[in-house]
Amino acid sequence: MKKPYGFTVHDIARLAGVSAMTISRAINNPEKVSPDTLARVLEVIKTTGFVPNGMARGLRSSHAKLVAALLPSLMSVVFQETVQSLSHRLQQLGYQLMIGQSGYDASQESALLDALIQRRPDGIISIGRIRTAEGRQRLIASGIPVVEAWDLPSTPLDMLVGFSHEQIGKEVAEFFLAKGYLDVGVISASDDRARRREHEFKITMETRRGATVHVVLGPAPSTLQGGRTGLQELLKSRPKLRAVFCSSDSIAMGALLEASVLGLKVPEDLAVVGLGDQEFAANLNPPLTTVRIDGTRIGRIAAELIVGRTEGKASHGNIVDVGFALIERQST
Amino acid sequence: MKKPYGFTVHDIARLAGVSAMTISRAINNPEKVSPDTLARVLEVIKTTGFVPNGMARGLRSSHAKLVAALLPSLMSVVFQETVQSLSHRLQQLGYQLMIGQSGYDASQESALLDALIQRRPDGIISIGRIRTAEGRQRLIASGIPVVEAWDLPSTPLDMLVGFSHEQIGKEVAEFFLAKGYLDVGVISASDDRARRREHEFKITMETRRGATVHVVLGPAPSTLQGGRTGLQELLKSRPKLRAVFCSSDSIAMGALLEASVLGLKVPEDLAVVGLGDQEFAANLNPPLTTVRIDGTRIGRIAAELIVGRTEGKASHGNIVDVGFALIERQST
DNA sequence: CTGAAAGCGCTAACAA
DNA sequence: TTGTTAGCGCTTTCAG
Repeated sequence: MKKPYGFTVHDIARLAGVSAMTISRAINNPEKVSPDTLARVLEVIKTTGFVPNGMARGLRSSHAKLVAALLPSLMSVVFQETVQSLSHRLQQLGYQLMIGQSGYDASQESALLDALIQRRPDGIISIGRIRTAEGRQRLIASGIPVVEAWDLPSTPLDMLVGFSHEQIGKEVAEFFLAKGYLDVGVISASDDRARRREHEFKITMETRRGATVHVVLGPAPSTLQGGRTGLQELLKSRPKLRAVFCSSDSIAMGALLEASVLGLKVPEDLAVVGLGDQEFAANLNPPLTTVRIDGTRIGRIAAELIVGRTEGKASHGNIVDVGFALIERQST
Repeated sequence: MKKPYGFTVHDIARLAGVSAMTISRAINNPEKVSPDTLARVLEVIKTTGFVPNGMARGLRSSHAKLVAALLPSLMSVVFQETVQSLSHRLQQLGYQLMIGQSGYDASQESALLDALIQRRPDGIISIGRIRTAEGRQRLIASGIPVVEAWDLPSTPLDMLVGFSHEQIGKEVAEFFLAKGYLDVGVISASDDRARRREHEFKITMETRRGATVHVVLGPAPSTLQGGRTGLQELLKSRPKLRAVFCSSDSIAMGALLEASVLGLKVPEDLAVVGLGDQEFAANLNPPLTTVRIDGTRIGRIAAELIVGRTEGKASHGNIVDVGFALIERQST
């Protein structure tokens, strides 16, 4: 085929009796075209159904109007809100979102990064840190603006929107201590961020004499089933367990369910804390005490950071700590 | 800047002492390059960190290695598995996934479609039907291969991978009838596919004298909260309600929870059926009877249909009915 | 096996 | 306000 993609600006130009440049202007800077030429051009565009070729546009103008997101997996409910809001905000701003899932194979992280970089996106949003040094190196070398989201590393690659996992661990521990819960457990997915929350949680708990922390690890992404078996395991070694900090609301829901099956009263016999404040958290029985993360805000800000950088009108700083909030409900 | 994107094939060519064409060959057809030239070129590529420009490649070769997915929302757990598997399979095949969320505004569906078409993807996967006739028209006109997923319309645009929502409604109704449940309800999200299941369910139930079906609608995407309030409403008008068919597992979980709060025994007092067979369904208490949809398979096949079409080696037919399975557990 | 020329479709830069 | 020229970075095509 000569024209694999239907109409080009030249076809439209011919049909409208103007030059190709005028078509480009009519689309991108309509105010620079006289009203009647504009009307004529738009008419032709409409009748032909012409849609300009974004690859050619991107190639010429070094502006792909495309943003890439790199995330562990589309399966985790915790990131869902962030990705949805990211995609939504980008669409509003006239950008498209491209997805890369890194969860399967850390060794292929760098190949995945290359696949994304190849597209010359206007920005790359990494949910969670890039794990390999090689990958981080590659990202920096590409010169593409980067936003790291869902974390607050001390040496960011570039821009950042997240919160401190260590701080969460600390605050939940302090909350347990204030309640007088000393024999406590953690059911944690074995991902890096959950481990860091758990670590700080443990350290803080153990400042108090007599406090003991037992930890069980499940696979990521976390599941309801993980919460059920996690609680069983925990109770096996600590039958007097008084409270449990779960690394996600799904796990917490599983723990709640298992407690009910075992005849344990929540919070009288066992207190449960989740993480995420997903929709269902407030609607469980009892309503779940959890750490609220504003994923919607993270996604929105990540989008705005990238677009702000690309279009040269930055509105936020480069580092945004969105914080978190411990929401106390009836499960503690 | 003269070179907004770092190295080009020409830079690499100069450094390796060959022509640009040889760089292109080394990357895309390494077998057509002599072993030692290849080694030299790969060495230079490695030390420079060169990543070819995918926009230029796509422009020249009319082969973007990019697939677009159009879906109502990234928020619904029901599509999560499909999207994750779609993205995963595409990555394996060397393609990237681009996301478009249509859920917010049906009136902007056609603008969103244009944004996707602009990128000249190798295919567009629509989860759920394109709602507007204009949108459907635009898609066809673009000439881009289309896969409609999660449904089985009688007049597909092009390729198809899904299952019959009507058939599901029918089978669940027959299941209820066989169990002798006659006073039954439906808690349904108000999206088109759920409505069609509910419609067929109602028709089939009402072939039996004395069977009554009450329907309550909640917003999409469906939530646990929707299941709780849905069951409350249903019981208000039908206190003797014997069974309920929920349009998602999340809603079913809410119904289960509400039943437990109200002191209703499941399945003795009330039977509950969900849809989706999400991970948690089998782990609820009691384990949930539900309609299993193999989202992973749908995603994988959708990816393969598009890539097969683009690369000219079709492996499936154009229409794939993946079916569904009513999984009976202890909630009925 | 390797290279030179040409052009994919668009827009920046300049000119009229 | 509109048009002309050139070239973004790559790969197709044809020639060696």
